[in-house]
Amino acid sequence: MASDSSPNSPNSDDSNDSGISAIRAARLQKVEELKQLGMTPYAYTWEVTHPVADLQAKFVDLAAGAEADFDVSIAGRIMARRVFGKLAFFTLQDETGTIQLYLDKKTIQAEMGAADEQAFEHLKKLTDAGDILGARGTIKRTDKGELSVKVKQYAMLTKSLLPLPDKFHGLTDVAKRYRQRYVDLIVNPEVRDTFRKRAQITAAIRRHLDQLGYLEVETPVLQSEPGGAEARPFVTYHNTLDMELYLRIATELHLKRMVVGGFEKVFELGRVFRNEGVSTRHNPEFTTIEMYQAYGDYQNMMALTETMIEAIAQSVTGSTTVTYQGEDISFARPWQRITMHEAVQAKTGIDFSQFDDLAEAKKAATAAGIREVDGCKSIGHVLNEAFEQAVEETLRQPTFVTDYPVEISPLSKPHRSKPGLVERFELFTVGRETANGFSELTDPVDQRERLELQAAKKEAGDLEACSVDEDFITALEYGMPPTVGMGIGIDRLVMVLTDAASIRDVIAFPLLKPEKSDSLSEAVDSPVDL
RNA sequence: GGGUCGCUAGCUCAGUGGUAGAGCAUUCGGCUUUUAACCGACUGGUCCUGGGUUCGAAUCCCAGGCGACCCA
Repeated sequence: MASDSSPNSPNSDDSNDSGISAIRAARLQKVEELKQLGMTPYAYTWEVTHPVADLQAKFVDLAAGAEADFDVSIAGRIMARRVFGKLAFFTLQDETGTIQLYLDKKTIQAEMGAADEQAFEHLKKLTDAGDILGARGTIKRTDKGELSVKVKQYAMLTKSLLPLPDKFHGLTDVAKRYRQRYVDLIVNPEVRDTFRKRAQITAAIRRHLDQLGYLEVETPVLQSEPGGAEARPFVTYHNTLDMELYLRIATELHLKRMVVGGFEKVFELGRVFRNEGVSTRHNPEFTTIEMYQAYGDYQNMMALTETMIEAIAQSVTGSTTVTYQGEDISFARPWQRITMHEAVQAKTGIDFSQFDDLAEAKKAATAAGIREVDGCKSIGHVLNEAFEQAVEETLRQPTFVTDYPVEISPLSKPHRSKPGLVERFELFTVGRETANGFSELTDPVDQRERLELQAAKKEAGDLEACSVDEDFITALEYGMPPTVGMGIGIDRLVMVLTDAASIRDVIAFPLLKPEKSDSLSEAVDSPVDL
C-alpha cells in the first residue's frame, strides 16, 4: 500500500535529511527507543472513562487552583506541548474536544517509578505533537484557570511519524485539505462539526420517515439501463457476464417497482452517480433521498417536505432560521408556493400560457433577455430556460415552484386541471434546486410514449437521454397505485444547514484529479528524453 | 470549455532579474502554572513540471499539471 507519489511518504532508505525525512527518521528512532523501554509504540487498548467534553462540562464550576478527588482515564491526540524542566502541559484532543494534561515530574515519577524510573524524562523525549496518548489521573484546574487532568500514569498508544500542520494557522490549502481530509479533520474542529451535522441530518431524516411508517429499501447501483433522470451515466463492465453496466443516476425507477410490489411508503437514501463536471455545487457522486408514498399526490408531498425539513433544521441547528453565507434563511412553515408560469411572468413579464406557437415564445423570451432559446424544442423548454435564467437565482427563501410543463417532466402525472402541465414541484433554497417531487405517472401507455420520446433524443445523440426501461413499463402495466414521489439532494441540504460554500466541504472525500505522479521513475525507464 | 488568480521548508507566508528568507514545527540546551509558553543555538529547499530568454531566473516568456473564483 506504500504510495511512491505521496508527498508524505519519503523513501525509508532515503538518507537525505530534508525536513520531512528528518522528522520521520527521528520519530522512527523514538519508536525503537519506546520498544527498548518495553513500551509499545502501537498499543492494543486503553480504558477510557470519560470523553473530555463530559469532563469540561462536569467541572465547569471548579475554581482555579482547585483539585477534585476524581479519577479519570482518557485518551486522545497530543495537539500541543508546552514543556518545562520539571513540568509539562499537553493539549489532548479526543473526538469531543480538548483538555489539558498537567504533567509534573514529581507525581509521574512517584506513580510510574516502579515501571519506568525515567517516566517524566521519557515523556519529554519520546512524545511529539500528533501522538495518541492515554492518561490516567485526577481533575485539577490550574492557577491560570485551565481545566486539566493531573496525570499519574500515561501510555503511548500510537506514535505519529509525521508532523501536524502549524498549530496556530492549521491547514488552509484547500487542495491539501480535500486530499488529506484526515489531517483536515485533526486540526480543523469546524470540519468535524460539519460531518457530525451531516450524520445528524441523515439520522433525523430516517427517524422522521420511520415515524411516518416509511420503509427504507436498497435498490441496485449497477444497472443495465440507467434511468429516472437526465444525466450521463458512468459506464463499467462485468467480466463474467461480459456486459457493460451503468452506475445509477437515480433511484426512482426501482423504488416505483417496490410500490408496484405493494410497499406503500418507501425511501432510499443513497449514492447516485452522474458523469458530469465538478463545481462548487456538483460532485460526480452525491447522495439523494427519494421517497414514494402510495395514495398521495404532490400537495401531500409538499406538506411532508416542509414539515420534515423544518424539523431537521430545528433539531440540527437549534433553530428554523439558519444563516447561509451571510444570508438568513427561514425554514419555518409555511413556505412560499408559486407556479412556474407565475414565477416567470413575475420576473420577465411574459405569460407563457398564452403562446400556441414555439417561434412566438422564443421571440418573446429573447426579447426579454433570455439566452440560448434557439435549441429549445418546445414552449415548455423555452419556459424552463426563462425560469432558470430569470427566476431560479432569485428564490432565496425556501420556495415550492409548481406545475411544470410536461415536456421537461417525463415521469410526472398530467395536471388534473391544467392541460400541458404536470403535478410537479421543485424546492428552491438560496437560489438552488434542493428537492424535486411529483404525482407519479401511473398510466403505462402514456409512460411508454414519454420514454420513447426520450429514447428518440438519445438516438439523436443526446448523451443525457435514456432508453425505454421495458421492465419498468411492465411493472406499471401490472398497476401502480396513485403515488407521489420526491427526491432531495442531501449534499445541498447539508450545505445550507452547515453554511458550506462548496459541496466539497460536505463530502468527506470529494473527487479530485490525482496529483501528477512522480515523473522521475518514468524518466529512468524511458531512454528517450521527450 | 473560456477568463482571472494561486502553487517557495512539514505548516502559514515574505521574497518582481544578482548568495533562498521569516514565524511555527523539528533537533540541542535552559526553565514547576503554561495555553500561538518563553530564552538561546541549530537544522531543514525538485522555489509545481518542462522548455525558452539572459552573463545570471523563484522572479521575465511559452507549454503543461493541480487548485480556487467567475463565466458558459
